[in-house]
Amino acid sequence: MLNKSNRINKDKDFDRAFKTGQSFYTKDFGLKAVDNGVDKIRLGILISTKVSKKAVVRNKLKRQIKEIVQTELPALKPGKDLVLIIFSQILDKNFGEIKSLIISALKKLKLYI
RNA sequence: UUAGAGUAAGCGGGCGAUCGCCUCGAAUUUACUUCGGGGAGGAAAGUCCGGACUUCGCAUUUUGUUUAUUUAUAAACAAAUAUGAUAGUGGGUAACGCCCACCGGCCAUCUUUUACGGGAUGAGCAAGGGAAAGUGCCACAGAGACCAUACUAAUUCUGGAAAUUUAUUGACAGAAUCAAAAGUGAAAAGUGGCUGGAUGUCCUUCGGGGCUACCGGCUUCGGCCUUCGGUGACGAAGAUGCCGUGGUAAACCCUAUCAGAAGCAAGAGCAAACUAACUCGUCCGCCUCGGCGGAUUAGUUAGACAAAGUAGCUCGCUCGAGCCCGUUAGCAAUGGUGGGCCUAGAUAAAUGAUCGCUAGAACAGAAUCCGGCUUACGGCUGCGCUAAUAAC
RNA sequence: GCCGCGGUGGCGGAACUGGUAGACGCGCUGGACUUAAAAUCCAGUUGUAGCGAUACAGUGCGGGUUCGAUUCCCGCCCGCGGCA
Repeated sequence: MLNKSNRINKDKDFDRAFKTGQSFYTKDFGLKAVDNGVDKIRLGILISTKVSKKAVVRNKLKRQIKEIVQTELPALKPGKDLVLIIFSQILDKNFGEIKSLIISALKKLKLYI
């Protein structure tokens, strides 16, 4: 899991990522990336109740995605805020499929060193 | 032994490998290093009730009492009023619409009676105050849905205006007949049953028997009454003197009891505190008496500033109507008492991710904290019940 | 965390104080007009079974009150919206 300093926890940071960030969308999720002025990668995840009404399902998805980013963290460029927006299509995918999709999205935005 | 329905007393995966998160404590080289402890539920859910806690208010008008003084205001208390909720009785509780026990009702089984009915059992059901305070509603059908037998016609009788031929016609009014209360309807005005006389009618083996207008007698049920038992709901017995009142209050309503409002984004503290606009309060001045101008406090919105202008940081925040074991009062819910224990505290929100073995593993994720209710739930255990089979 | 509103044929939307559920519009089906179509007009249309008469089910779901429930009461499910 991610350390506290690797999370986005301010409404303003989310707004900035939405307004000025680079985008990459698939039918499973969307990814926003923006410079944050800090020497860290920070992650925020959005899952609405429209994805699933069960809190258990939403929490599990968040934990799995955090785990994926955690393992990729040493290979990424520091100083970026990442925001992931999850859509309901992702419920059909297993852990391995989600992992490869997110890694390819990170490569598209050229976030690797 | 197997299966089933039920109840809810207990449980709600385990082991291993790799990589991580939150929090508390200790150590050091003060590094987001190392070591050690702890880390979701029986429903954490729905938000349907009830409390604790916090802030605001003492709300509305009227009445009464007390206190204070500036003698018409302020404060406190009580009653009435409005709105909402609850509804057999007693108990439990911080409180409840919850829980326990009991009472009455319904249902099932057994039993008893000529019959209505009575008695027993149930780990069966159940929102169960008042319909002889009042109002409303009861479709269709029906005379009538609560002033019971309407309205119209016909016939008869009685009274009788008026007309004339003075004993006839009879407007009009009243009563009866028609008219059986069958039938209609969810419901029909006297509550169910037994029985005597009597009328009519049918059957008859001529002994009698069936049905029945009407007039009684006894009894059941319910109400008024008396006595006894029970804290009480109520029960039992007596007295036969009087009475028989449709349903619906999950229609208005009446009666009794209870309730101030908002919610941890409650609320408290800390740092910073510049400008503009608006709103409310207070003070000063002017006056056309209602506004204008100025100052100040609080709040809201927008902008500026390394950051924040607020969902910032700290507290509230987890020791509590707490859990476990024993003992004691009580039918029980539950209470008293002795000993032991400390058992999540996050905040874009930790309590895990991936893989392997096991057995295929449900419903589901704390957010101030508790007590209930309701709903979801694969499997295992406990308990009594029902059915089948086997043995004795 | 707190608080409202709604759910009726294929679709929108009625049904007033409980009394024959589905008015009205759109759509759909069949027919007329046309060489053919559109437009227009006529008829039908909740579902299932049936040639039909008719029967059964039916207002999100499950109970209850009542002679009788779309309507009243209780508990759930789903959808939409608001406040801090």
